[in-house]
Amino acid sequence: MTKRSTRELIEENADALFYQGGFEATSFADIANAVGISRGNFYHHFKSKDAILDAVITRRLDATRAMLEHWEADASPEVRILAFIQILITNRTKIMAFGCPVGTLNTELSKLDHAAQNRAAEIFGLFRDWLAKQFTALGHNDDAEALALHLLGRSQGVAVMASAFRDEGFLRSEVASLEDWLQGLPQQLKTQQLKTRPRMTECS
Amino acid sequence: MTKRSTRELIEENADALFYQGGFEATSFADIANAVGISRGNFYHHFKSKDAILDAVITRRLDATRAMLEHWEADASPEVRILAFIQILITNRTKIMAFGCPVGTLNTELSKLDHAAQNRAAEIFGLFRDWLAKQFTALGHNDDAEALALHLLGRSQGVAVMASAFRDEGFLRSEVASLEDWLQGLPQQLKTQQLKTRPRMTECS
DNA sequence: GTCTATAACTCGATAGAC
DNA sequence: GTCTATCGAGTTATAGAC
Repeated sequence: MTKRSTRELIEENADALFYQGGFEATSFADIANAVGISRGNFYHHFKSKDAILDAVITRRLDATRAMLEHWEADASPEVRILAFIQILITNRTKIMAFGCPVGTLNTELSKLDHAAQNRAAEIFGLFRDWLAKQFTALGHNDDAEALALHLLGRSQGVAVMASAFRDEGFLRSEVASLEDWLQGLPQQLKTQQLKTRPRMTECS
Repeated sequence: MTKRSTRELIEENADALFYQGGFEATSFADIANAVGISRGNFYHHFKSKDAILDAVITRRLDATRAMLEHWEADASPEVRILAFIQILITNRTKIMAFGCPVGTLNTELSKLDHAAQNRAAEIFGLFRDWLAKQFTALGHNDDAEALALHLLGRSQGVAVMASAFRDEGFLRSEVASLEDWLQGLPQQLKTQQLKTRPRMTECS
């Protein structure tokens, strides 16, 4: 295992703590304690708390880009969109405890009227654009972005309600509902697409 | 207009400030300043910040009960459910700025691991039970609660995304989508002979 | 020179005594 | 209703360790 730098350790722990406890409620002492360094030390790495937030958002943007790029290897747009929906299942335990990391950070920064809220919304923007690309590939030329935003909103609603009620049954039934919705969408260019784009084999 | 007591003024202002700025980020000084009283005077009415939170949640529970009871005067279950959906439009400005007051409070209290989170979730519970009652009146005997939770989740998702992107167009199109969804539901009350299992359909 | 630890400062918060 | 205590937050300064 490669040895992580102190800066990386700070970013990792701050990322997790901001998610689990919120940005405002997480103190320097909390992060320092989690990393195992002294409080004064990380002013050598970050000049302010906002600088740490900025690094955490950058980190999440990068992680999101990497995940979306990884999903591009999936065979069809449907499978790629299903991969997105499935993260609700994969992360269900954390979602029921802390909500969605993207949605809850945006919500908190909105209330704080924080300048970084626009950058945090850009994480949503990555998902929106990527999903819109998939819906376009399914032939939804006119409403690809609307469908992307709709799906994003649906998943956000699932996260909020599942964490409020700690209800895994609701989460799973809503995921099933989303999968039905995707299957029921008119897929206008599917035949044409099968001609022009040969189906790829599954890759690991 | 009746003269409000100091306690009522504190509750009103705390309610608004908790919504706009969040519970954690709102200080006693903020509330005292908004009410126009001294900080020390607080302890005559509320012995701790948690006590104010408790009073605010009680206040919101009462306000929600009153609103739901008021909607009961509407002619049909469909109209009542539409009244619920319409609050997204009515409160759109505040929702785009601060999100949904119920959802954001639950989200924050979840992260803080606050004891009052269960009481806050009870506000959702009021909406869930009331909506389920309306869906039952529409003949959805088996899945009334599932439909209620689905609608609650949809509206929460709208609030999160609309506040993240400050996008009123998205909010309005999702409201239209919700209204279409409601109209497209099998409404067995009008026939009332058959007891087929209704399906959760989705259109956008 | 880079990294880290100790300590002190400032400010605003909750809390409570008078 | 004022006034003060106490605590913890973010931050800075400085000095030691690698």
